[in-house]
Amino acid sequence: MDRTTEEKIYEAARRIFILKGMEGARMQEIADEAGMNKALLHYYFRSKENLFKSVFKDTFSKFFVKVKDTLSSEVSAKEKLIAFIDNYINLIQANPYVPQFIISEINRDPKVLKTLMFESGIEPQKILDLLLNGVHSGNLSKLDPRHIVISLLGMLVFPFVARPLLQMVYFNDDREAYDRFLNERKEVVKNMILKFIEA
Amino acid sequence: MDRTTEEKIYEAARRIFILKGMEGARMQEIADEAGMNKALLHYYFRSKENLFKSVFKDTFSKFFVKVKDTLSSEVSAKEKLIAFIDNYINLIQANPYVPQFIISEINRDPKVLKTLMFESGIEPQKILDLLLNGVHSGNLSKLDPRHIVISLLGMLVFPFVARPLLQMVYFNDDREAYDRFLNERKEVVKNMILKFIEA
DNA sequence: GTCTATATGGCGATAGAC
DNA sequence: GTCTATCGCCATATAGAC
Repeated sequence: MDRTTEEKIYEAARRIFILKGMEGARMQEIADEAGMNKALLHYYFRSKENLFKSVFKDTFSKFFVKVKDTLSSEVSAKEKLIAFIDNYINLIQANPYVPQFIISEINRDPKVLKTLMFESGIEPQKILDLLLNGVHSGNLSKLDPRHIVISLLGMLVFPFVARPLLQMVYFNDDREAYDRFLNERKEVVKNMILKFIEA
Repeated sequence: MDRTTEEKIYEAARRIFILKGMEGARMQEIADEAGMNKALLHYYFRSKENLFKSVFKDTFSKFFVKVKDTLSSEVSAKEKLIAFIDNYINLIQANPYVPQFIISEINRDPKVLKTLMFESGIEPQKILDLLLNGVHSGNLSKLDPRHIVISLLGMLVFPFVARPLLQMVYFNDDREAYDRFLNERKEVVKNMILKFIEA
């Protein structure tokens, strides 16, 4: 609890921005969440835009770095794929609003994304390589590997970003039932992807 | 070109809201787009909230109705599935910002979604039934059909909502290359789903 | 019905005391 | 560094002339 004021502001801002986005968040709301006065946010971060970019940059980078970390171990391609799916769903479950946050903001202001890609050392091509190198099957050799990765990401991310709709429509708005469904998904997605790759 | 003033406002609002969302859109911007004065928007729709709900309701309903229409023909389950994938991608390509619009708004204000589901005659359970009835394979009989449908939707929707990121990262920000990729996806997704269902 | 002008409120940002 | 008070702007909304 001996966090500095700046850290308290940052963490409060992170929570609010991730929930409501740049346009939906209010500086007053962030100040309340941080338990202090609005003026202090400007003292430490000068502007809302600044504070937001700081949060977005970090959130975006950490999310990708964690994804990459799940891939660096020296195991077979198939094991890597299985580990990736488990870890990715776990990561989203621990940060369920982050995917929607990222997707909203890259659509709202793609420029931020462009500067961010050059500044940070993220190499998404590496993720694709790490994930699929060594997975040589009849299907894969014919197919653009980007289709596999994007299908996989879609299957994993969509149930989280469309949750309010899907939970209401297919689960009678039962939160717990939907949580169970999300846990089942690890095995289901593994099955689908492996079945396709090994066929 | 003999549309009424109300129609002009509605169509302008639709374009702006779908691009920028409820919070990002400005009444002045909508008035400019409609080629008239800001006060008229309030004369016809009373408030921004009202105008937005009108647009969202329609957009949401029409999107679902069109999806359902692709399923009503009397063909085999497998053909239905294939037709669904083709038509769904075509529908999104013709309305590329609609999925992100819907996803953003259901996360911003899930209440609107709830009232909407009761008012409109949308029966999403029917979509699931229509889509998968008659598809009985070893896999499917064991598996919650919701996993299939949500995987399918994720594979189809994700490339559109995450486009700015994916296009930059995997396609050197080449618009045309990404468009070609989206067209290829019809066959790829068909393959993946059928392979899984028939296995 | 359509416009100009204006009211009203909220939000980001700053000034200045302590 | 932290607070209170306030500025200035911009967005929604309304009043009122035509």
